[in-house]
Amino acid sequence: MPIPPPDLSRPLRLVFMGTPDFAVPSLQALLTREEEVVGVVAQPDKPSGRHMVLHAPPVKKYAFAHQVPVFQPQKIRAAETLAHLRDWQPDLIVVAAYGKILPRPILDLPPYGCINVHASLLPKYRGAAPIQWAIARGETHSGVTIMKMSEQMDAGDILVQTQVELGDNETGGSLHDKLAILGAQALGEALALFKQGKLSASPQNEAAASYAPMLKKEDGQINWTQDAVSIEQRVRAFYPWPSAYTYLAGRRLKILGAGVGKENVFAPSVPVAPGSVLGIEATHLSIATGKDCLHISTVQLEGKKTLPISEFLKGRNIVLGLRLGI
RNA sequence: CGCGGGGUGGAGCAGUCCGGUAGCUCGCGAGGCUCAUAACCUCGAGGCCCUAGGUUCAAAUCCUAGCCCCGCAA
Repeated sequence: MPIPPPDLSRPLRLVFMGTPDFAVPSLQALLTREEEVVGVVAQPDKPSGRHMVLHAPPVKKYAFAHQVPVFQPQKIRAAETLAHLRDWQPDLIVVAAYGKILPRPILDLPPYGCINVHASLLPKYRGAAPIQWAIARGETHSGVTIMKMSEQMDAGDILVQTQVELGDNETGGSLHDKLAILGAQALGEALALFKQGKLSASPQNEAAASYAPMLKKEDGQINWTQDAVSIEQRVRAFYPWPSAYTYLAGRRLKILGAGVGKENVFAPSVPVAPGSVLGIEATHLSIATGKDCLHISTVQLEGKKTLPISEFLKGRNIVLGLRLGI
C-alpha cells in the first residue's frame, strides 16, 4: 500500500542506529542527503582485539568524524534510552545492523516509524547472518531489502528491494562489502521515494520466509562427509570470518581458499575416509569428501601466517592418506 | 596485566629442552641428461639465526628487557 509523503516544508529529522562496518555506508548516505541526522545510536564500546582493549564500533567512529552526536545505551529497553531518543524528536529512525531487537516503544516513537536495511532478499534469510548463509546454501542471488520494522524480527513490510547476482568466487567478505554499498543506495532510494509520496509497502510472504542464524565459530568446522560443493560454499561463505576450518594433527587449520575437484582419483572399490589426502599438487591439496573432492589452495595453521598451499607444503611433511579433521 | 604460537639465506620449516663448524624442502645461478618438461643429475651463490644487554673459554641455543607477526577469546 502507498505511504503518504511527509511534510516537505522542512528536512526530516533522522536518527540512525547501527554498529559495525556494514552500517557505515548507510549512515554516510544519510549524511549526504538534505535530511538532518540529529543523532546516532551505536552499541557500547567493547573490549576486543588481542589485548582486550576497549574499541569503538565503526559507526561511532564515523559519526564522530562527522560531528554527529552519538548515544551508546547499555540497555536498549531502559527508560532512559527511550527518553534520550524522544529528546531527539526523530521523524524517522533508520536502522542498519544495530545488533539488538528494538522494543515496541522505540518502534512507535517516530511518527513515520522505523525502517531497516537488511542484507538479504526478504523474506528469505531473516536474522543475523544473511550474507554468509546465502553463500553457504548455494544461492545464485542475494540482495538488500529496505523494510518497515515490526516487532517480529525482519518481518516488516518491504519498501525497496535490490537484487545482486553472486559470483563464483563470492565470499562472505566480498558480498558484505557489496551489500553494504547496495544497502546504502537502496536506503537513499527509499527516502527519495518517500519524500515524493511514491513509496509503497508490501507485506512479506510468510510462507517463503527462512532464517539465517548468527554465526558461531563451530559453523566453520568442516564436516568432511558432506559433498565437496557444499564444503566449498562454506569456505567462501565464512571467509574471512569465522573461516572454515579443520584439524591437522590436532592443530586448527583454516581453509581460506578451495575449489571442487570432479576427478575420481581413487578406485571406487577402495573406500577412502572423508578428510583423507588424495593428492598433493603444486597448486592444491586434494581431499576426499562425501562426494567429489575438495582442492585446498590456501590455508592458515593456528599461530602462523596465511599461506598458499605450495608454500605451506614446503615446511611440512604432508603425505598421501593423511586424515584431516582429527 | 585475558590465553597461546612464532620471528633462522629469497619462501616455508628443522635445530633451541641437553651451549661447541647452521640443516631440510623449494627458489635462484651455472653445467649436464632428454624429442621434451614445474622431470632428473652435478656444482654453486646467498645467513649481523628480530634488537639490545647479560652469563660463558664458547650462545641460534641459557638469563633479562624491548620490537614485530599470528591464532584463540571478545
